[in-house]
Amino acid sequence: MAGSGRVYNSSGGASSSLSVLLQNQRGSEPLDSLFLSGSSNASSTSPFLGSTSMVSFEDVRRGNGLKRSMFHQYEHEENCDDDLDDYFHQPGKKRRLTADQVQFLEKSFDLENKLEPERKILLAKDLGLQPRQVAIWFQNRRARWKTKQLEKDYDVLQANYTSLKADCDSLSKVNDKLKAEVLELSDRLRLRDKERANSEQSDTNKLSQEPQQMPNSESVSEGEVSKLSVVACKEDLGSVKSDIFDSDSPHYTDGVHSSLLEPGDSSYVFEPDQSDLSQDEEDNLSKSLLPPYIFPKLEDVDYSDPPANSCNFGFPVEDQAFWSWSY
DNA sequence: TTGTGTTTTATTGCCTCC
DNA sequence: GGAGGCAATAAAACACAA
Repeated sequence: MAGSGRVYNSSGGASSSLSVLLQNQRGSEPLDSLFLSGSSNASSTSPFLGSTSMVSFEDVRRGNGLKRSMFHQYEHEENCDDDLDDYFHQPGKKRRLTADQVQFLEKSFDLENKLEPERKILLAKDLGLQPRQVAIWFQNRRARWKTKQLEKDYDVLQANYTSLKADCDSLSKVNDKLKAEVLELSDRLRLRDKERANSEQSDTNKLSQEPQQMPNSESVSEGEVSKLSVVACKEDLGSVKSDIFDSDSPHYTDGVHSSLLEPGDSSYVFEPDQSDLSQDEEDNLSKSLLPPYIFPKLEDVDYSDPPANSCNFGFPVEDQAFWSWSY
């Protein structure tokens, strides 16, 4: 029986014979008989020669009087490649590998997709192929593997992109909603500014017209005015503090921050009518709570010159010490 | 049967490594 | 400089619908 040489086993070594392996797979059928079965179309039934091999194994045997299998032929001489070249190298013709050959090559490829020279020779001998054919098969197989790998990577990337895009769209909607809210609040602030300015103007006019009616008005120092303003301001801020700025208050998280985080919530929108914030407090609230990227138009509002009775008393609006007051 | 698209085998040219 | 790998490509083999 031919094919008594070494062969790769499943662990990649050269410890078992491919012919023995195939005999086991085919019920101990001798390989020679497989090559010879069907004399009219021997090549089509050969386990290791393609159905359209340019030279059938029977042709090989008839032409050279060989009584040995391809494996045996390989075992006998080192320069057998030259003879095989004579048989197989016919320009313009290609032979397809048999299913068995491909299966064996696939298994070998699964073990190691690179082909070291020794393994190439052994595989070539065991499969009855030229070493170059084995090398070419591995090369093409690596190319196919790479293509598939790229397709897999592409699928993964596309899935990630789809997921990220959904997140982005969702965040974009939230952002748009917040922007609209900021614009609305800005408009309200502007309106309140005007109303207060008008009110102050009328108060000033009243005072200038009836100075004698103010009891002890001359004795009120600037400091006392400031104190009065602070009291008024504290009263103004009282509700604001408890509703918004007291971080211990549940309203802080439930009413403001959580609403920013949960735009779908019914409490999401600010209630402008219940706001008792003074101008500066609202300014600072706007500037400190709202990130710049959703508050692009604040520069359009003139906050640099707050009303005289505002509670910052000349402190810069940005002065965070303003918020450190104890109420 | 034939035209056409796909798969497989093989070649070529370039590049890298030893 | 030779060997081997890879990308691009050619071409044979194959599958399949019309």
